[in-house]
Amino acid sequence: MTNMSLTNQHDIITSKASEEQWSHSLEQLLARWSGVKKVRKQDRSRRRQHEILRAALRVFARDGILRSRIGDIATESGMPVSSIYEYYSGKEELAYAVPLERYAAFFTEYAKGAAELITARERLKYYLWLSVDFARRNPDWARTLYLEIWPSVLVKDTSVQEVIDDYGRMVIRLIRLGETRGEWPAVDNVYEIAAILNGSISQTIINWLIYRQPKQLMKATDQLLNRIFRLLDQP
Amino acid sequence: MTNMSLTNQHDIITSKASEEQWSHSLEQLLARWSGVKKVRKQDRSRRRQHEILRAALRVFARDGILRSRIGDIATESGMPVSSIYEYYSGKEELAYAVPLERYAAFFTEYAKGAAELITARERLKYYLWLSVDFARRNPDWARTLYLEIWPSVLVKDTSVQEVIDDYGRMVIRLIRLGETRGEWPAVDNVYEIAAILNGSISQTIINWLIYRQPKQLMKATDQLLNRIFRLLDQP
Amino acid sequence: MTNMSLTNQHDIITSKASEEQWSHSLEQLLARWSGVKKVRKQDRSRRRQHEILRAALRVFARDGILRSRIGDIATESGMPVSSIYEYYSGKEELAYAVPLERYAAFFTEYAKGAAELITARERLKYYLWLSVDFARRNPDWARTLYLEIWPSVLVKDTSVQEVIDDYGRMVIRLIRLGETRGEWPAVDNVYEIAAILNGSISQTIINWLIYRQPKQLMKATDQLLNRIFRLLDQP
Amino acid sequence: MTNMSLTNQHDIITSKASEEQWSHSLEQLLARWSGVKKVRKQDRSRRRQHEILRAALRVFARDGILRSRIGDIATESGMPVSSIYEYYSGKEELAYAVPLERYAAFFTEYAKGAAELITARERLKYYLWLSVDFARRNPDWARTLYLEIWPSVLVKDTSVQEVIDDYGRMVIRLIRLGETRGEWPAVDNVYEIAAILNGSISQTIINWLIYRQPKQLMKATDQLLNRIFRLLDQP
DNA sequence: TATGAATGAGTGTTCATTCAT
DNA sequence: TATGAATGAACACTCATTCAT
Repeated sequence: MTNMSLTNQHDIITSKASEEQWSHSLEQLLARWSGVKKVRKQDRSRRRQHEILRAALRVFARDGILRSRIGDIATESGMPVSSIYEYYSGKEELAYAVPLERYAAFFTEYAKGAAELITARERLKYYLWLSVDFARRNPDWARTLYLEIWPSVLVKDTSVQEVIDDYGRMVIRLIRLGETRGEWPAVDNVYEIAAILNGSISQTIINWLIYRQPKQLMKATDQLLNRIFRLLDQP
Repeated sequence: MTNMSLTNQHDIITSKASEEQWSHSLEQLLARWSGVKKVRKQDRSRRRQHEILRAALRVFARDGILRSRIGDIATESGMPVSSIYEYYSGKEELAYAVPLERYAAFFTEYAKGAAELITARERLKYYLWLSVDFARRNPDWARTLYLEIWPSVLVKDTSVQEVIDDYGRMVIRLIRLGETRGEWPAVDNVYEIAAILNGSISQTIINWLIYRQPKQLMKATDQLLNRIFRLLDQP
Repeated sequence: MTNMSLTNQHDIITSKASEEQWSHSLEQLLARWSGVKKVRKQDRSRRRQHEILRAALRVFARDGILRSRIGDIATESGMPVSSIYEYYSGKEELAYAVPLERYAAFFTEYAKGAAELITARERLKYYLWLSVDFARRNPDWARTLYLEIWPSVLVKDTSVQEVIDDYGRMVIRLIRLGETRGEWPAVDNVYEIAAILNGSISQTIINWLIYRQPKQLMKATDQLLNRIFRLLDQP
Repeated sequence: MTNMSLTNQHDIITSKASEEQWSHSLEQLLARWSGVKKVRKQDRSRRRQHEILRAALRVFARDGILRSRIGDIATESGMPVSSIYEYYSGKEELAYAVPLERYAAFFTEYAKGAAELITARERLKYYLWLSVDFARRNPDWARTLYLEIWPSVLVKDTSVQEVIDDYGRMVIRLIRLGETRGEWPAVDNVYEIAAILNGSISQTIINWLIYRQPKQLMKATDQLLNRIFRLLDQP
């Protein structure tokens, strides 16, 4: 990165501090959202719980959360309705458990992939790129998240809202990190930039989910990221 | 517009042609979506129908479409449930009628405001700007549209999907118009640019709807538009 | 009729008496059921009323009386629902008016055709034969009558029940007339014979309505009548 | 049977064959219509299902199928409405289940009673006699069957239509059996005879259901059968 | 723990009939 | 008389959740 060379001593120290801050916040994220699943003692139980989650995801993606019936999830998971209640207190908890579990997986995957990345630019790019790639690899989850949960009033004041907010805050944090590290000039309105980044990425995912366009999703994502990152370099 | 001076004679002719094409497509849009309401003979009926739509919008925004009950819409509009069925064949038709009616209003307003605009840049900017402003002035409608209908699988293969597609196509058309008129360089991937424009605008609206941020929505919109329009000027 | 020659003077006198009695009862029948239609003053009104009846008959035959909606009858007759109520007080009256009107037509036709018949055998045969032929020529009415009204508990204690009873009594009366006139031996159980005659005829009509069998309905009816009339000649 | 003595060796062989054929078809009938009820695992469930059927039958007979409300059947059976839906998918299935169950009972009873009967005459007589006796002993069912279901267009293309057709075919088959066995002369038109037999029996049942005439139903039935069976002996 | 069965509360929709112009 | 519009009273059906074995 050319503008990296411009960072002075002070910046590097600051950078170290904010580097640690970032690592810390990522760890917090993982800690916070990994333990959401109640751990079942018996092995069979764990498998069944997982099966319910998978089934719920499929049904949610197909019918939408509100239209989905517990009965359908039961059928899909091949167990009786009342068994669902052994694991989840009701439809609502199930509706929350699904995105949380996947978000945890996303953060875990990101933490692993970002471990060897150094610059904020790389990390941010990877964050947004992984968002698309993760959606591509988990289309059921993406449908439910992007077309139902994420924009919905349904999740107001729930842990789902929190995890989504946490997701968003990471973008803000990475923009700030880049600023601090001098990777790009001071950003006058970080929320505006974040809106552009998130909005473009979401729009791309949604277009793909609805119209299966662009065909080469990840290639298009690379190009998109290149284009919108230019905005960061402009004052 | 300074770069207008660069257009040569040939471009002007082409421009005229595509200008007409654009006018034509806007008129088509209006024609298509203005007449969706069944025209009632009696005067009181028209008022009642309008009242139902207003009530439905309020209830949808408050509870979400699927949670909403016809009974609540009836109460909200101060008439018996069965009267709702006099005007709409059911909840589904009502759920479609609401966005269609507002979209028609949006297109009408845009046509009026865009009448005196000349450049594609102005027209496109105004289109996106009006999208935000319209959402701001019709927050109930915007809630329902942006947080429920627009991203939802629910409306697949309905006239609502069509009107949304029509809305999106206009952005594409205006980008192309600017190209033709030589207002900006050839765009290699018009869908990518459209995704950025639409995504940023949607994201801004959604943020405002959920968090009421930014406080100065329209001012922020101006800035946002300025920033993302830079992308058009870059090859 | 050969066995006519066996009738002695006394029988002839009796015969004359019962002949008159029969004529009288047929006239009564006509008088009773012809005037059921309220006579409308204006010409257009009469036409509309007739149109409603026709429409109702079609709809009843298609959907069954209970399933039929006033709205469908209105549509079928090409006039608004509320206009139906100008002529009939409701669905029930309409459901009664339809069979009554057609029964009146049946009796009128029978009276005309039976006028030149002399023997009870001929009259009875013609009565039953006309029942089938009338059903064949008015299949909508027959459907409604034989497959809905006639066997139904719906019409208990209504004028429809009365006209059906009147129809049945005529068979009894004609059997008795034949006895009195010495056309066949004394019938020990007239209701049993009536049940056989009516039952066979009804069954034939119902089979034809449901399965369109036999193809040559009236030819089969002639044969059927020949066969069951043999039972009358046996003591 | 005296005319049995007339049958020669060839006839006896044929007779044996058609005898077996008849037994076979009766068994098929039983097999086909006995297993229509879903078998419930728990014991209490079976009792409840039976209770629902009883209640439905009573309500149908009282109000007619279309007028009957699920709520009334629930009340009559002493359980909540939703429990009805545990056993039957809706009013329609219930309306079908009722006649099917009773028809199965009829066939079972007939098979038992006919086991020791040898001649076709006896078997046919018993078939028709049992039809009346069964109606007499199950008047609620008979009301629903003879006055609603049997003649109705409602059941077109359903399993109910099939069971009714099966019922009718047995009469045809027995007439043919008697022919084959030489118990009566060749019947030129078996459908005509069947129409007379079935029609007379139905008419008798209907008269009894509506007017409670004749008072001595089974005695009258014996006489009726004697009379109409004469027709079989005539060429 | 597992599950077949039970159920109450809810809700969309229909339709005959009446009303007002 | 004609009719567009209004409406109350039903009613079938659903489904999340609980219970009993």
